[in-house]
Amino acid sequence: MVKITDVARRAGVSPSTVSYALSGKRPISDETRRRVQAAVRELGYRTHVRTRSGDGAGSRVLALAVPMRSGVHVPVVTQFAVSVVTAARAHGHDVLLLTRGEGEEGIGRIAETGLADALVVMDVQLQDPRLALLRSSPLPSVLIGVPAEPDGLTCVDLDFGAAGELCVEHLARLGHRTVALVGSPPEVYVRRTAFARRLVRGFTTAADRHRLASAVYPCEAGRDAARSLAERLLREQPALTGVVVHNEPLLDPLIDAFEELGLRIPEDLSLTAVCPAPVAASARVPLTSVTVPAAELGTRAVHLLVRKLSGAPVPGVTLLPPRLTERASTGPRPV
Amino acid sequence: MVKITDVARRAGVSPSTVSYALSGKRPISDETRRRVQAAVRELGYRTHVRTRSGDGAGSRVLALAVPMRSGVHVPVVTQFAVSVVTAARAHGHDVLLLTRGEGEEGIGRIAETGLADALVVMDVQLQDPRLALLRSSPLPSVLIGVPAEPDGLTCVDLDFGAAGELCVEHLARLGHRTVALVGSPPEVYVRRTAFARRLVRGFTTAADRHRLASAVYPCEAGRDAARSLAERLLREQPALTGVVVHNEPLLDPLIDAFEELGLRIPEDLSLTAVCPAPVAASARVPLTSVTVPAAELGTRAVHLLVRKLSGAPVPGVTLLPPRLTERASTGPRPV
DNA sequence: GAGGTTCGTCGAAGCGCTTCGACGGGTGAA
DNA sequence: TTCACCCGTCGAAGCGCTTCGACGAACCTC
Repeated sequence: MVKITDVARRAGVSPSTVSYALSGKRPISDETRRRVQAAVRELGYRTHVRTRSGDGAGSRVLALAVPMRSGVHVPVVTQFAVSVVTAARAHGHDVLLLTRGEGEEGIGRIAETGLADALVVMDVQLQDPRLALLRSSPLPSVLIGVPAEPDGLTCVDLDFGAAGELCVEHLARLGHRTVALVGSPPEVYVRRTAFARRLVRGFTTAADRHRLASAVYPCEAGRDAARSLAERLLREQPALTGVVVHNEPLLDPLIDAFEELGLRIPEDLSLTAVCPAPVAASARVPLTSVTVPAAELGTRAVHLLVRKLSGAPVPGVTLLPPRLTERASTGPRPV
Repeated sequence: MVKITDVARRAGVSPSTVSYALSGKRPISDETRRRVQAAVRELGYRTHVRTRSGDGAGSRVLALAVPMRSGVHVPVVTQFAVSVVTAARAHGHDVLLLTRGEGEEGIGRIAETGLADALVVMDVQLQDPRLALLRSSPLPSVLIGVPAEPDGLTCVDLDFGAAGELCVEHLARLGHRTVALVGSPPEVYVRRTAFARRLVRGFTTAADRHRLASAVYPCEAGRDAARSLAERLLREQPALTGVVVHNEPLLDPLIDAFEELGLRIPEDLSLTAVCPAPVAASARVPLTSVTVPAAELGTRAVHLLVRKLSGAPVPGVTLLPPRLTERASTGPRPV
């Protein structure tokens, strides 16, 4: 291991000078700085973790808490994770992965152990048991998702309420009078997952405002679930012509199920999804959708965290406005 | 932060005694040890990273290198990652995520920086540029995947060669005479990804041994690719009745494509997949498959790494024997 | 019961780095 | 020309922990 004293010797200065030359915390002459940098390069010097979490710099590690609960769609979560890692690397940070069970224990461990110097929290619930810990901990954190009481926290998310409304408005504009929301699996709502709940609220609000008949159907993923849900929808909502789906793995199976039941999309039934753009674009029928900007959310979370680390003020809640992209799955209400 | 001196004061001993009581590196009287442990518990003491990577213990962090290249199937990779994290936690380790681009740079950084004290490497290519680094680095590592020259490395993987053979043998036993392998996207082979290449070799070897007509078709994921591949197969291999698919995201689209072209599965065409069990079981038609035991591989990799860290000898290459599970997608050759 | 072992504990040094306080030598002002 | 000041550098202390060497107190053995 090459240490700071090696660099110092090579550059012909003292270790402290090397430290200052590298951190810029005190003025160093150009000449000296150049020599130090050269020595660093030649020796391949890197500051060792054990010391860099000393007093000044942090450990340059972000922790990412991804609960991986049942009912979360893995590819979407992974997109978030990858974008967080990429953004973190761009800021010179590594990413420590915290998964299931670690919700609370893990956060405590990270905080006290100094392993990471900041935290990104995903899959936030409206009343999240982790919040108390986050509020009281000195560890800066950013949530992807907005809990019921976000005071004192920093959160980023798509404005899922507005997203729900946007879907309904799109359908209303096309003349649909009866709409349904096909949601995430029931356990997601039972856990009071923030974004899922907000979407439902937005959907219902907009439907009421436009005086549409509406209903909400949580649903498991999978072909069988899709088939029986489709049948149930037709039975319980005979006038149904517009459906909003907020359940990525269910999209294709549901399309299949509707078509097997003799409904053409969009001639007989309009479908709007809330999901990442690639998912919508590559579905069996390209889906009109409100994009969940997973990559952008991950990146933003990291940016906010880096700003927090540098002591800059950050907004409490950042909600990205939803954007609806029309594709082939929606059309006017059949006559 | 509660430090060792706090514990020492509380327990009425010196810091060094606390250290020894905790590490067991010197005999400590039961009485003293008990007092120390009580103090630790009451104060919630945890040894700080900055120091625990000192000389004795490692940093208790494993790095996981997941390249996330194009053509890798995200859910499968994620399954590996999650199982690695879970297993690592069970051994008291955290997991640092290294993704794209970091192949080499990242490994170097980890090694020199002391951030992690061991490394799990995924998506191994036959001639992997990272291997030199791994061989020369003092950082213990385990590869998930087996390169062309595994000497001096520790590797775990499914025996993909045997898996390819097993699929062919199953089809041969059912009487099929012409078989095709639908593989991963072309770039995966161009990169000389180890498992993909091995599967092809096993497939071809077994087909030759059984005197079956055989062909290999790399294929992109997606509906359009599936459709045109299906058409091309029927055109180029009119006698085709058995297909092995090694491309998770292509499974459902390919089933659809075949059926749209009027082929029933398994009456007209038998399909065998090589993929994780849940993927095979939840496909549109439950697929006869050789299971890729993602979770087990992740767990094994961590076990091996932990043993390496403790200085125990470990086997060089561990290949798990493939197991074929029959489901609804294979049947006797149509007459 | 004197000399030799353990055993259990402590103090101090050291890990690689940052940072505080100090100091020497220019430079500018008077 | 002198004094003040600031710039650039250095030495030393300190971070929280581990570990080496030492030391007193029991405990044996002949």
